[in-house]
Amino acid sequence: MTTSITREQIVHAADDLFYRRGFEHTSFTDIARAVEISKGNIYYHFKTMAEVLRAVIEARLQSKRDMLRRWEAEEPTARGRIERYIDIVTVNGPDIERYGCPVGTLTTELAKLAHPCRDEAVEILTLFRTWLRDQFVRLGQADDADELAMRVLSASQGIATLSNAYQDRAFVQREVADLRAWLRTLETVAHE
Amino acid sequence: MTTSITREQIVHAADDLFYRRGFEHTSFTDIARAVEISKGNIYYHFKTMAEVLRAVIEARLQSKRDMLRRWEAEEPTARGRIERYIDIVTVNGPDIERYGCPVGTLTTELAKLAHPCRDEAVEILTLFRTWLRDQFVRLGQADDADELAMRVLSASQGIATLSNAYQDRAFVQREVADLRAWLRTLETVAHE
DNA sequence: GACAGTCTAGGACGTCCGTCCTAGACTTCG
DNA sequence: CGAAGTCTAGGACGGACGTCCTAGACTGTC
Repeated sequence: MTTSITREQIVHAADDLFYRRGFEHTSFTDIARAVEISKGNIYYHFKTMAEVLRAVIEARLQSKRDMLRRWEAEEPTARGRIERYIDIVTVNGPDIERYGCPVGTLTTELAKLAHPCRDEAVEILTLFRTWLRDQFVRLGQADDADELAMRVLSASQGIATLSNAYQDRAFVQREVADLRAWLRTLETVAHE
Repeated sequence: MTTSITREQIVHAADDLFYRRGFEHTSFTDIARAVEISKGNIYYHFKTMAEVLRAVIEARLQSKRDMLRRWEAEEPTARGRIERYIDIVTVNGPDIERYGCPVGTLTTELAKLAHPCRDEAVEILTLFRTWLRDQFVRLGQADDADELAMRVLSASQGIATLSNAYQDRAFVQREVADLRAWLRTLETVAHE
């Protein structure tokens, strides 16, 4: 794996533009301008736009894996870790209000385009899904772990979509609080 | 308001294409081919692509208003009406699996594009929001009506997003059942 | 200093886009 | 019949796109 600085800058700029403006609305020229290099330079590192996208997805996967590992180091309890995930919508609130969830919006866009990289984009969602599932197992919910993980994913996606539509912080706060309360309810039941 | 047949066909085809392929991925040529007319013909009815989009949003608003009115005629109870909304994700299951929620995906896409019509697209969501709010008021939940409406909207958007990502019918069924159960809980509380 | 390998700039290419123009066909009605 | 208004086809236009090519600058090694 090459670790050219230019290559990394391209991926970083593309990542940002795909998120803020959407994959389809981002051109080679846009990326070149963001990195302040020539279009031909990008072509040296990536033969096609799909290759750039693949590299961006790979980078996102890696960054999310690192984040989850960090959370596991910082949060001793499974509940604390799940709460970390739930809190994303408030921690990244301003970005989500403007551009939506980076994971959800990309997979939705690629689905409509029937893009070859669609499944790779879904992998990012699956990364969170399996991680959340593990946490629920540790919470003593082995039987329903995947169902509960999907519930959390689903709730987050819904909150992100409406946050993006209405920019209503009170709504996000309320939903996050309710999700946390629901999580505590689960734990109580498990201890019985 | 003109009611030209050609105009209506253009709006209908554009509506379909915007949903299935996305607004940005749909060109004048695509629409012309779908209706089997010339590109210049479209221009006679709509001066710009934004005008087509505006007409599509207007048509969707009208069609949703009609749908809600139909529901009110068919369902005598507020709970039945809300359940009708919740059931959308199963009734339109196949489409949502492939293309996502028509309302959510459009508003998200227009938000990224910072498109002038973004607010008009959000209006469709608001139509459901206020309608749901009214139903919750009738359910005896006047104090929390808007919060509950947002909860239902949020849940639906989340389910639609994950249904689109994983094409998992069992997940959708389960979430719908849980939402219905939650709704009954609300009613019981209200009657106490 | 010569050379090979790596990286970069700049622009050519064919294609498709949104928009706009023009010429003509069709309808309506005096 | 003929004139006015409505609708349609087809293509011109300037620009932006993804892709690709070429020439040269840079770096390290002998």
